[in-house]
Order: sequence, then C-alpha cells, then structure tokens
Amino acid sequence: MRVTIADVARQAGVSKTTVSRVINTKGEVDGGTAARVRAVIARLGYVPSSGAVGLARGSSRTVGMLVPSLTWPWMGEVLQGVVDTVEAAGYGLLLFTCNRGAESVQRFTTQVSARAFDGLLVVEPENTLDTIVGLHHQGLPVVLIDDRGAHPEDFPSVVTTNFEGGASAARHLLADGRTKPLVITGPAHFGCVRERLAGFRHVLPTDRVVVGDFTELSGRLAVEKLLHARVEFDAVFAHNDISAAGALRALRAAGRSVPDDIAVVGFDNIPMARHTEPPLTTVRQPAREMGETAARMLLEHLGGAAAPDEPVVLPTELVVRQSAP
Amino acid sequence: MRVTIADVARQAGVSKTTVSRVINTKGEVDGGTAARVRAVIARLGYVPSSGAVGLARGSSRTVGMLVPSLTWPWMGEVLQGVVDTVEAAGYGLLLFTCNRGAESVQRFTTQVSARAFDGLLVVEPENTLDTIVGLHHQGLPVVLIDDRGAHPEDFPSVVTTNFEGGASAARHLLADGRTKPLVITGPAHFGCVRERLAGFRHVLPTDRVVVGDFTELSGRLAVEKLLHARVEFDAVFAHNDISAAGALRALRAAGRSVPDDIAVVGFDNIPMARHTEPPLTTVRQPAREMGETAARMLLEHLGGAAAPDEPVVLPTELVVRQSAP
DNA sequence: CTGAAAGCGCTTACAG
DNA sequence: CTGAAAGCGCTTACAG
Repeated sequence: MRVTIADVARQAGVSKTTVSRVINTKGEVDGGTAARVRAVIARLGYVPSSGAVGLARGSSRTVGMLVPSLTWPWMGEVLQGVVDTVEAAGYGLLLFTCNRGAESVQRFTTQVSARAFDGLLVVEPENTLDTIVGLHHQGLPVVLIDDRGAHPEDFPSVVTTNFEGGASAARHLLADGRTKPLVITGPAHFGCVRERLAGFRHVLPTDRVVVGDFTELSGRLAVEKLLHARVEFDAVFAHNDISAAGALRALRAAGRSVPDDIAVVGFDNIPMARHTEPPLTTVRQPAREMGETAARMLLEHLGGAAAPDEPVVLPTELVVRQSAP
Repeated sequence: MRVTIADVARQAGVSKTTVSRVINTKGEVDGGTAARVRAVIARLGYVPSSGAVGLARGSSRTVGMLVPSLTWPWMGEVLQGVVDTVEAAGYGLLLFTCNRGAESVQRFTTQVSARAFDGLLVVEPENTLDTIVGLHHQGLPVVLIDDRGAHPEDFPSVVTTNFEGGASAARHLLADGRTKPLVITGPAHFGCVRERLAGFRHVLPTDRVVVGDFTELSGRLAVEKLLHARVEFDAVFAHNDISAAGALRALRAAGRSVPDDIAVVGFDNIPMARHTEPPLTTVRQPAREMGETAARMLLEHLGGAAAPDEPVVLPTELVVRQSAP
C-alpha cells in the first residue's frame, strides 16, 4: 500500500542503505546513483515514515509544549512564537494542557516517558512544577517560559523584566507630573507581581497598594474602594490589562476623567488594550519573543549546546496610548 | 538505559508477547501472571515507546491540526475545545500553522505523508483548501472547522448558523424599535458574510450596507462615511466584534450616544466584547464547541464510524449587553 | 493460557 | 562508493 524505502531501493536497483544515505546526504554516494535514487523517490512520492525514523534514530524530531490554558489573551502570541521557530527547524509540536489537574499531569507524564517528544517547553506550571523539575533531572531537556516569576534557580527559563517594567510605568507617570499613584497588583505570591511592585515603588514610592487577582472585577473594586474611602490619587498602575480595564470602568462610572483626572497604565499589552476607552497605555510583555527564544534555546540544547543555567531575560516596552499620554 | 518490554518480560519471567497482552488487556492471560507482570511494570516504571507502538500498529494515536494563525481572538477557544477532546481520548495533538505560504504547506504535506498523525483537523484553509481536499481523497481522515463559510460540498465539516445569527441580530434590533440599520460586513467573498447579511435582511431589509474587512479601521470608516453623507441610521450590525469596536469609537467621536441614538451589535463574542464602551451586544459564535465537535467527529471516524457527509451545524447565540439592550 | 518468530520501516556500524 | 545484517521496541498471526 504505502511506499517504503524498500520499494525505492528495488526500483532504483540499489540497497536500502544507499537510499537512506541519499535521503540523509550522509556518507559518499556516486553522483549518478544518487540522481537515480532521487528520481525514483520523486516518481513514487516516497516520504520516510516519521515513526520508523524516530524508532531507528531514537529521537522523534518533535518537541512537546505544556500550557495551563489556551484561552488566555497572550497565550496565542507565545504559541505562535514557538510554532514558528519549531517548524522552521523541521520539528513538530505536540501540544498538551493540564487543566484537568492530576489526571492531565498523569497522562502527560506518560507521554513524556513514552518518548513522544525529545524536549519540552512549559508555560506556568503552578502545581506541575515539581513534576517538571523531576523530568528535567531525569534528563529531559526542558525550557520554562516563566511569565509569573516562579522558576527554580539554575533552571533553563525565559523571563521578562518585571522590575524594569514596573519602573518604566512609574517613570512615565512621574514625567507627566503624577505623584499619588494607586497600584493594583496581581496575586501577592507571584514573583512577577512582587517585582513589578518593587520596580514601580523604586521610582515612585507609594502606600496606595491594593492586592488584586488579575480579574476585571478586582480592578474595579480596587478603584471603588479608594474612591469610597476618599483617598486621593492621580494615577493607577494595574499589574495586568484586564484589571486596568476594570479600573477604567470604575473611574468612568464615578465620573472621573481619564487621563485628565487620573492616568491609567496596565501591563501585558493584550489585543484588548487598544480598544478600551480611552485606549490603554501599558507595559508590553514580549510574549511572542519569549516563545521564540524558549523554542530556540530548546532546539539548540537538543542540538548539543549546553543549557543556559540562568534565565534569559527579554525586555518589556512601554506602549503609550491615551489613558496615560 | 531505558526500560523496554524485554526488560519487563525478563524480570517477570514471561515472554514479550505476554507482557504486550497484559498491557493491552488483549487475549486471555492467567490472573496470577498478569498480576506479576503488572508488578514488574510498576516497579520498573515501564512505559511503552509511543514510536515503536505506532510503527508496529501502523497508527500513531495522534491527530494533526492545521491553523492559519494562533493569535486570532477566538482561535484559543477552538484550540482549547480540540485539545480537551483529543486528550480525553488519549490522543496527542500535533500543531501546524501555514503562515509562511507555500513553504509551510509543503512542509506540512510532508508531515502528513510521513504518517506523523492519523487524522487532521483544519481551520480556515484559504489557499490550502485544494491540498486538504487532495489529502482527504487520498484517504486521510479530515474534518474542517469552517468559520468563514468556505467548505466544499460533501466534506466533513463543522459550521455555525450564520444566517440565523444575522437574523437574531435583526430581530433583537427590531424588537427595540430600530428600523434603519447599517450593516458593516466582512469581505464579500466569504460565505459566512453573505449568510449573515442575508439572515439580517430577511428580518430587517436595508440598503445601508458597507463592505468592510473585519478590521477596526473598516468599522470606523464605515460609520464616518455614513455620518458624513448624512445618512440616517439608528443601529449598526457589524459582522465581527473588532469592526463593531471601530463603529463604537467613531460614533463616540461624533458625539452619538450608544445605545440611545444608535444601537450596536457585533458578531463572535470575543473576550474584548465585554470591555468595550459600552459593552457590546453580539452574536456568539460557538468556537469552543466547534473545536470539540470537530475533534469528536474525527476521533469517531478514526474509530471506524462513517464520516458525516454534510456539515454539522452548531447554533449561534445572542449575547445582550449595553450597546443594544 | 503462553511463546517463538516475523514484521512494522527505518538507520547504522561493519565489511568490502 | 556500496550492501548485508543487526537493531530500534513494539504487535500479531501462528502454533502449541
């Protein structure tokens, strides 16, 4: 039924070994022989079975990627960066999620052991981190795309400049004459949250800090709370764009003008940021570049390069729109 | 190094055949023997090599998915639906994009022929449709997730009720007393665009139609154009949420109140829709369900079921928010 | 209930 | 420059 290397060998009048050499341009092959083999390959439309090649070579030319969710706004960017890089290198990408908790992790671990892929890219492990570290110690090449500041030490990972991102937001607000900012954070146990806050305060010290949870509601409630308590503030720095959108809504509902009365800066630069009212100034997180870089690191490692033992850091970038000109 | 079926067989004092039977619960095996084998498997942490199993069985228990882009707002939902379904069935998902044109398609086709996966899920082929149809004729199980109304006849596909979606938008506006609607369409050659327009006009005939291209800019320009021409209208139906957001912006810039002066309805229900000002009433496209359904159809087909030769239709749903109460 | 052997489709020393 | 043979780690008739 399907065309195999044996068919090609027979029709070209050579051995399977020679066909294999032609395909992989490995070892010396007579020019004429090679041409004849290539002609047969073309005529038969022969394509090597990836499964058989993988079995014989002991590697699958596939990398795995584990993500917590596919519906988060910046996940598409990360994924696109990974897929582009991986495909360009001729590798396949096997995608896994772990949204069913223990069961998913179990199934996933099985796939790993089954050698379905040669290396692994991971975003946001949360409860999976121990498993991942374990796999890494067992010899599986792993690179972590860490957007929440939770990577273990000495672990290959890609991060962004959360401290500097927070600082850049503060500098921008300060340059506009804002001196009484409110910070709406994400969950306090996230490393990225602590860093963004520290960076911001380093430039613009403030005690007006409300701990949020990255939801729109938390952004809205934080603003309402301060308004109700009659705390004065002339700017808001929210730790992600979603909660910044909530803050915008609460300010509008309260009749405060943005940016005239209060300037607002978010974090992430998700697609929505340009469609809020007014469009949101925000600290861009380089999601796509993080995906690309992590994939490149993993591929280089598979190619034999040493894994970097300290995180690769990609810069944030302030995107200025009307909410904080 | 790695634990193989031979190791298990040796330590359990049985043949590889028996180990295989225990693993696959296939054929009769003595209870005691089975227990002994299972104990060894557990002790050694043995996991079958997916590559070898695939080679021996002639199938990879993996499905491929081809998408044009991973950064579109509703793609995450589709993907999540697919991944959940595929993982639950114990299959892996191999992800491909075709954003580098011919080169990508070529590489992708090679993967197909390499039997890296057993079946294929496709979103929005555009220039790839011929290739896909060809692969399907060659015997590759394929299911198309068609969000733009472009599936060939007699092709397994999942679509949504574009006509009814347009009609439901019209009924909602009509019930609110709107009688002079503007329709901002997507590209005119899309089947879904024609259907949404036909459905809308079936309920609420109108000649105020501006052809857009699904971008925010096109939504903004359409409104500005009508405003400038002093055409009267009391509602806008945009064929996607992005261009609806553009319409909202243009209306606000012109000092028109939404929904008092003009009601606005979008299409898709992307995450952004709840964050526009005012939040957007829209026709929800069941992206996740489309992904789930397509994956289920493909898996059933791989399991031996006949492929449905006419499209499976999933209903849209009107989501009412403030822009058109 | 169990096992020896062939086969899945490749790659890779080894020998010439 | 080329090929015969072993091997990758499984499954599956076939025979008992």
